Amino acid sequence: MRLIVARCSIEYSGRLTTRLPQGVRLLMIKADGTFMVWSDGGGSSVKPLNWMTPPTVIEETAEGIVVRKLKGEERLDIRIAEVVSDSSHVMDSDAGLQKDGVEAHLQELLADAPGWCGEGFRLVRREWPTDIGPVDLMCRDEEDGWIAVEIKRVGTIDAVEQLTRYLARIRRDPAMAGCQGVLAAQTVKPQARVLAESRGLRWVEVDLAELRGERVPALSLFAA
Amino acid sequence: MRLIVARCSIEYSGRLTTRLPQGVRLLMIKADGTFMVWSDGGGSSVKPLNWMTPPTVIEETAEGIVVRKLKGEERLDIRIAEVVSDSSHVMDSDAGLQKDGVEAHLQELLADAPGWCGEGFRLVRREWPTDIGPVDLMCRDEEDGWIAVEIKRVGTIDAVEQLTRYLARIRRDPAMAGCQGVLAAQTVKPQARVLAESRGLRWVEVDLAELRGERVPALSLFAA
DNA sequence: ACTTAGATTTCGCCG
DNA sequence: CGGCGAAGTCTAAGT
Repeated sequence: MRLIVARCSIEYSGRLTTRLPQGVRLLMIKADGTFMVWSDGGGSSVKPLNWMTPPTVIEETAEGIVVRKLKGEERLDIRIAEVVSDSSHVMDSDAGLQKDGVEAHLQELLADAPGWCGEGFRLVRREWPTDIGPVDLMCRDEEDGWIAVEIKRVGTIDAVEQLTRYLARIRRDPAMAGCQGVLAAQTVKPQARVLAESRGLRWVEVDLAELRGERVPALSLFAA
Repeated sequence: MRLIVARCSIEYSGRLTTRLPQGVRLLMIKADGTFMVWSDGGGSSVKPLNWMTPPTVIEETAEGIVVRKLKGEERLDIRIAEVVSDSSHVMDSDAGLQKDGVEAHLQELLADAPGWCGEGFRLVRREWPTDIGPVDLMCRDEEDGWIAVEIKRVGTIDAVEQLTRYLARIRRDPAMAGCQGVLAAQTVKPQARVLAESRGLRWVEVDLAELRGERVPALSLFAA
């Protein structure tokens, strides 16, 4: 990885156009061809001011650096007035970062304790297939009614749309014409609540800490 | 901005948990308290392996660095085995990057010249409120009929869905039961065209250069 | 190759 | 401060 600190002005043209007046900034060039421009603060804290993703063609001239997309019109022009620092380092490439706690994990936990999605729910199967994709959980309630559960970390309008599409498919089967829908998420946005309710869908907010640390109240109740 | 190249292992716990084995990586600390961890390639090219956004508390110990969120549980633990490089640079903070060509501009231009959305359209207001969010433009046509306009840079199926939802809400008002819908975008995807037409919605492609008056108008409006 | 959906999405606007 | 939608979203997975 190469790190250049330089006083420079920058122009980008491609999907849109941007312009930065002269100033001291960090130019970061990764071994894979990723190019990024950073400043020390401002609005966007974790996003580069400018960037280009591989595959790139990086040309260095006397005036500065030109970064181009291998195929396409995109172009990043860095005009360098003064180089403050320029260094390269060999470092590891870290193919995959191990993550734990994303939506898949939420699905696992709810599959183990479907009671959080609704009183007395029992799991029939995870990833219940439909012809437009799998529903996260298929359950049955206390009266043996079918319940399709869509799981999200954040429940938005899109999630309601998705659940609606699944239900329309599932209900084509006469045996499941009465299938109900539940949106389960760590947080359900107000507009998603309104839309879900207007479509006769239920929604429930589930707490990850409770799911991990505690027993399902309904189960504990019956066990006691 | 401080740049540290070091052999280190990293653990993050907060919204999820991640773990990185020992390896040489770049630690980037911005003046505003943003902390980022970078490696030299791999999957995510323009996103850090780990990061924490301000406000942060950064502690340096003999073993490494601990970054904590000022308020909350999040924690980033960097255990440093060897420091390869450690430097600081003063650079500009670049409050706001000037951008040109995003959706907001398209909306401004169409608000000033709603005729691009349909023959004889007059603007009633921008950001017309509904209980599931605001419609970009509300217009009236030559016969005083209501027209809801959804503006996108790229018109996709989702945009048609969005417009459909808005219309359903708007039409609940008897006075606006006849409200029509138009999707206006720089490009409208083929599938979005089909879906829009099947729902009795109109769509129109608008050219940014033409809107700015840099080109001769060549209006093409399609009805379902 | 193309489409779909997740993301510690991030970021900006507006209430 | 929270809700909401755009983003040069990016990225990974499935078809």
